[in-house]
Amino acid sequence: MKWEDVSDTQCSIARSSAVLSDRWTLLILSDFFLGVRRFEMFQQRLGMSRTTLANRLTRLEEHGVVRLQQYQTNPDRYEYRLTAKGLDLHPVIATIVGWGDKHYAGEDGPPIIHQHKTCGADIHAVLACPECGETIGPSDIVARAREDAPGRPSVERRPVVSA
Amino acid sequence: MKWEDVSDTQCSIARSSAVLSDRWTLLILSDFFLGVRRFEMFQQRLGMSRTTLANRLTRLEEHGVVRLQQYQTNPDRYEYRLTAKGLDLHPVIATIVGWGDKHYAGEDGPPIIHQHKTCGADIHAVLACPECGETIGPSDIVARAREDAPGRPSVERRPVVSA
DNA sequence: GAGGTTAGTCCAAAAATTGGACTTTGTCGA
DNA sequence: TCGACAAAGTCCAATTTTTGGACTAACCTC
Repeated sequence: MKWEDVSDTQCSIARSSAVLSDRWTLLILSDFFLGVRRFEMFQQRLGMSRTTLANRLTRLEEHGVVRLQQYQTNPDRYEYRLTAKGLDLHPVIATIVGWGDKHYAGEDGPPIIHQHKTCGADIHAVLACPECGETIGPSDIVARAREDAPGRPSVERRPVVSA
Repeated sequence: MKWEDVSDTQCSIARSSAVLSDRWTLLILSDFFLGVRRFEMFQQRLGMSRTTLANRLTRLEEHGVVRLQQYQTNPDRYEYRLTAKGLDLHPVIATIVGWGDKHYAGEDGPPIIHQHKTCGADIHAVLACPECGETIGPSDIVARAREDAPGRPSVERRPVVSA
């Protein structure tokens, strides 16, 4: 399968991956959530090639994750801002950061600390069911295919957690 | 910056990205959480090249996200299983699927429905603070750098949500 | 008019990905 | 005993992507 075709499937994670899954996009988005908005700042902080950065920002814009907003005239210049759709990615970034904090923090702990504004607790964000409020793990979810994607071999669903 | 060097930083999302951020890894992990364990099954379901699949599985194993487990002898054959560290990625995959469901589901809704086992509700997983139980959005978190990564321009933290 | 700032574009070299054929080890059926 | 089959890869040349650095464009300030 060519990578281009991935985004044509109806699978939610495949379509998301077509936007998010490359070397740099998650890092760019993470910087967005720290308040970064401009090309030069991204480039300096991430150290990535200018070509690829321009391509990624354009792609994020095409997908409606960010939009361009003018911040000066003479000359006209634009910065990138997260859209509502982009802000919806916050849980994704937060859970990835949480995973990294847990498994890759050195002796000194993670370099950035996240605190919950209202209660002050250090956050290691967890998933919760919006209905009953319980926290959710891999075994707490039943995945039910409404229809198998055409041509994709279906999975005989097996326990994910080993005995 | 070469991509290799990204994983050497102490930034949690950078180190996570070094494992997760490429075209296929998130899709592979998603299949793991649906119960897929074997090379041929991944290859058939994802349609990716065998070379890249082998590389990805090896990398996931090197990073301790999956491990090889023998499932037969004569000839010896092994399948891949998520480790505890791999299972910890569940919130990451769940939030990405949730984002895709919200923003890319067609008229018919998402192809796979996720239900909470204990309460039966359809899940659109949300982030919650483990201390106080409140749900968390981008503005509810204070990010505080303990130290700025050496050589990385620091961000003057600006509001992420536009006025 | 020289030098600075910001947001890119352009290019050739290097690295990663692709599709398909091939390998290995051992089954099973005729 | 021979041929076909299965699973989990490896190998290779062609294609695609990424990289680093130089360059451009528009306007400012000194």
